[in-house]
Amino acid sequence: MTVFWERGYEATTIDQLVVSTGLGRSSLYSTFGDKESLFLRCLARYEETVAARLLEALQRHPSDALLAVGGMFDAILTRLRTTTSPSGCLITLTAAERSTLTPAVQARIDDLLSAQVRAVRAVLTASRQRGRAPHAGDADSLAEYLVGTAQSLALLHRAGVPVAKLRGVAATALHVLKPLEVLRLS
Amino acid sequence: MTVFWERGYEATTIDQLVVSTGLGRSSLYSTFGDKESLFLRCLARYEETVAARLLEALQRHPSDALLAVGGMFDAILTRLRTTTSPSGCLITLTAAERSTLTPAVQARIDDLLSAQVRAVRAVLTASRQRGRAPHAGDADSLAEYLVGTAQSLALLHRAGVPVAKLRGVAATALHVLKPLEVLRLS
DNA sequence: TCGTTACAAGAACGATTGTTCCAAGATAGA
DNA sequence: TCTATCTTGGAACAATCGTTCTTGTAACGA
Repeated sequence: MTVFWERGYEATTIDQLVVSTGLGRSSLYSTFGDKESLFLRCLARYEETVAARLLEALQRHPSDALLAVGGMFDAILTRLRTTTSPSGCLITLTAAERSTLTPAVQARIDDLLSAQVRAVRAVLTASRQRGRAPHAGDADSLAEYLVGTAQSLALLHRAGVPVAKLRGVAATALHVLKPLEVLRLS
Repeated sequence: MTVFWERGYEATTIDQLVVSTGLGRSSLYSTFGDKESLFLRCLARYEETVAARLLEALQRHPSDALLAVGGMFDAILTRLRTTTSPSGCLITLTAAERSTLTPAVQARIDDLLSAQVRAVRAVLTASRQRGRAPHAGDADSLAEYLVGTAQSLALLHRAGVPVAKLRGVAATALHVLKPLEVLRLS
């Protein structure tokens, strides 16, 4: 998963997977099937571990969209700061090479992305129902905007922008979620 | 350039370039050199044509950051709507595969990205000096945020989000540039 | 018409791709 | 200890990668 995450699907060779797993070629194939099947299992693992942590942080404040999404952005930034995992986001990276992917992988990526949007939108509508948030725009656009911002954080990081600067980017993006009273005071 | 734009650098083969250009293999090599040199020339052409149009739209309203960036987002969306060019953005797409690129190409992509950030920041500071904009945050974070948003527009489009929805995303992102008086009225 | 130059097309190269095969070794239960 | 099952490492496969070479042909000045 780390190798795919670092280099992308196309650029990852079986040899690199053999070296990094320490397995033999035939063991890799007999255990995980071909490259595509292995990649799909890596996507599943990424969803269960990395993406799940983000969703967790998001749903920690179900009543306040600003706190929830802010927590998710924080989780993203702390992960980007660790040097143990590759930079960027596996889902975003794979979405960028969408046109060269198998239809099965394309569909999987679409699912992962739309699941993120759905989760963010759920938090937005829940927060709106509990009174607070007078944030502008419909929940759909807002959710896609926030997921897009998360993707751009990962992409900018991959392009070399340091995490310290990304913190400012995330804070700027969150302004659209702030109630007007708070904005007037700042 | 279109083939690289559609499939990315790694996934593009010489054969596809031969077919799409209508040239022979040896003609390609004698005229443009190897794959990397050809790609660098494609990046230059992309900068002169596609990216230049965006910068043009950006600098059309030097005194009003909201109008300027809004115009740039509009230019991005109208380009994404055309089916003659591939989806997404060549620079963003290449930045995603950064880790597998030659140092020379990496440096070129870094240049292109930082040039975008610099252009946006210049508009922001100019607009701020002329009175208007009380937008929050420092100009650096704001510029990186806006360029990141532009990238996420291209990326979301590549992931299948229709342009109609992206219009809402862009409008949402622009909220951070609106003066507080306008926000209070909306 | 000639000799030179420039350029096209396609064959061919070694290297690398994803995948399979095969033989040797480890493991487990009885 | 014996046998059956599983797993391993590495050779080998066809296909494809980026690149180069050779050959034929068109263009051009004298």
